[in-house]
Amino acid sequence: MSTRRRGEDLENALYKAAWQELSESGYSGITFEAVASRAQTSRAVLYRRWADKGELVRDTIAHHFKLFAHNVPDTGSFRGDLIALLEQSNATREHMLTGIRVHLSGYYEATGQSPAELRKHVLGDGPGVLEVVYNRAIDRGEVDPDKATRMVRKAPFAVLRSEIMSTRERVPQDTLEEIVDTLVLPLVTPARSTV
Amino acid sequence: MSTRRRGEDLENALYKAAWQELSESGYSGITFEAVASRAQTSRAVLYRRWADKGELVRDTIAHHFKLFAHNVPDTGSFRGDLIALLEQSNATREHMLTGIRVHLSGYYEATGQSPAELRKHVLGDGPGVLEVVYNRAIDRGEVDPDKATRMVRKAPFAVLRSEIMSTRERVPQDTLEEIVDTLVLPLVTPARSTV
DNA sequence: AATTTAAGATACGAATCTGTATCTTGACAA
DNA sequence: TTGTCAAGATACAGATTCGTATCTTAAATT
Repeated sequence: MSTRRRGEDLENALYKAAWQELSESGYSGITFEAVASRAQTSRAVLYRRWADKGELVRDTIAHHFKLFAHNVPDTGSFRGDLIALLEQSNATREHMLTGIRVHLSGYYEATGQSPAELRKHVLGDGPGVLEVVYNRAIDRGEVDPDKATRMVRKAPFAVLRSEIMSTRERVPQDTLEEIVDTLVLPLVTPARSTV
Repeated sequence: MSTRRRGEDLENALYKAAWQELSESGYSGITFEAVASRAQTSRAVLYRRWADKGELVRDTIAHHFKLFAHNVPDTGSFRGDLIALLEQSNATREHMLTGIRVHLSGYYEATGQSPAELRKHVLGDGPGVLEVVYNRAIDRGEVDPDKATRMVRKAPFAVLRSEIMSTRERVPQDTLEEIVDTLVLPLVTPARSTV
């Protein structure tokens, strides 16, 4: 019947429980008690790994996003690549990092860490997946580099986040395509001309 | 020396304290204890007004946003109107309602209310300020109704929210104008033609 | 098979928050 | 000036969480 979990099995169960609690209650609301109970173990098991809430939360966030590292999509077209990126974001809910940032106000105060430090701890500071996609599209002539401003590049992700945060659900595929087709492509596509 | 606050003075102090606690700790983290302490009064004063956390939070949110009701701007141009709306949003931080929505996950569970119900309680369900602005712009011929889709209309506010949530600061005026000029206007302006 | 390790249960005092009740004393109105 | 009301202080028992310590027993290691 009830086996006794060890090693990675247990670890994953703890992180899963901690992430769920964190999502629901935020930094100020999460408790060792609740995490242990949700993971069907005792607080002692948690205290053997993390000295306090700060450590638990930091590692939980890092673990969660390590599971969902982003890949650079290569579908052959800018449209396809960007939709694929939005899909990844939609599926892995990386955007929730921003959402959860509000949740974490107490964390920064309690630990003295900055949002930038947490981000680095979680994501590293790689080359920027989005940048790769855009550069490739510019090389192919699909995107006008002058039109693809910082603001325009951010926009689809901002809209996706906004969509998710108001519905608290996964965004349907149509909507992702709508974002790309009606918001991004008309703005960045080069004027068809006469080189 | 220390006078004893009454009526509106007291009420405002309570709401201010409650709002600050809510912003920092979210629904799951806020306590009567902390609110009373921050407002330099005793819990009894709070319990005379609100039976539980749900009521306190609901009324606090409603009160906070009642202070910052949006006006329909009328600057003479669509560009001016939209920038003015973004300014209002930026200044009054109404967007934080969406931000705080994450904070409130526990609230919905605890009270059984839906986000829509809370929104109605807070904002009413008026005619939609944004709609008025767009309709006027369409009448003036500044906006192509077919291009101003739901998604396009939402986008600038999504971007503003995103900007605020990552910096946790007021967004500078230039950025608001950049949003309108590079993101919205190119998308909704009618093709200049030959009617 | 014997040994080591750590999971999981249980218990503890301390601290915090809850909801209520009681009391004194400012602030306001008649 | 007097009476009424509620602010604010204080106390209470009950619940929850904290951090730690102790004990057993399952699961790895040897």
